[in-house]
Amino acid sequence: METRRDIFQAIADPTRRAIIALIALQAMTPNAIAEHFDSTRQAVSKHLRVLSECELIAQKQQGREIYYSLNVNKMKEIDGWLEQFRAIWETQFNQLDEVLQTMKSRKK
Amino acid sequence: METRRDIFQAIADPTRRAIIALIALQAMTPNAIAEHFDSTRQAVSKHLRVLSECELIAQKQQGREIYYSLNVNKMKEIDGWLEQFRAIWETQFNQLDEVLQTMKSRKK
DNA sequence: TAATTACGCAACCATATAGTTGCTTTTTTT
DNA sequence: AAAAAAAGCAACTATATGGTTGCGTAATTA
Repeated sequence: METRRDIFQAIADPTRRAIIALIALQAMTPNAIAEHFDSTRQAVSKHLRVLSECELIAQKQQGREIYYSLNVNKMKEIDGWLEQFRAIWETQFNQLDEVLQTMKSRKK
Repeated sequence: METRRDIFQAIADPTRRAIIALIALQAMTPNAIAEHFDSTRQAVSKHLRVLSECELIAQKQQGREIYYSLNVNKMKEIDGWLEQFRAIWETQFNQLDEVLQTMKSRKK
């Protein structure tokens, strides 16, 4: 079990997905973000750190405030991973049956 | 911290993503899948259970063997979540700067 | 029918994770 | 200059997670 810190692990948490959706619309400070959730500012800050570490979000200091914004480009990596399955779901038919038929005929 | 069991949590694990990619090509038994990894069959079985619980995979008994196959339709849900960001990354410009400018002018 | 194979299930363990509270630093306001 | 606000950092806690080994059961094969 190695310590993972990638986009997939980052979007696994529902709070983090909510944060992503929130700042996608407009850059926000940790306090402003925390107001949308039940948990403390510190908890939100931890999520922001996870998102930062995998570069899903960027930050910009503005006086004593820090604005966090979504790095939409990084989101494309998830899209890239999905790409390999897109071909499959576009030509979906009962794949399992197909495979099992093939296997049966091979045994003969 | 509630116990989650959704597609996003399911694809967070790299081994599970590998399993998904593997059975996307053709339905496989737990033993056959486990051969592709370093961990034990039981560990793989646990991953298969997680994937089953969120309906990302389907199983079909064939004698004493169980063939697991990808439920490509469920994969579309990830695509659906990404949908909301697609509009943003298609019209990407420096959003953060934009927002900060707006906020500055509002203060005046 | 006895041995083997495929697989799920349960118990257990170490580590990761999400959350908390408390403290410090820096910037802004009074 | 003092008080307040914004946010990071550290320590700590409970629970989730990924892994293991061992065992039971059902289907094959010898």
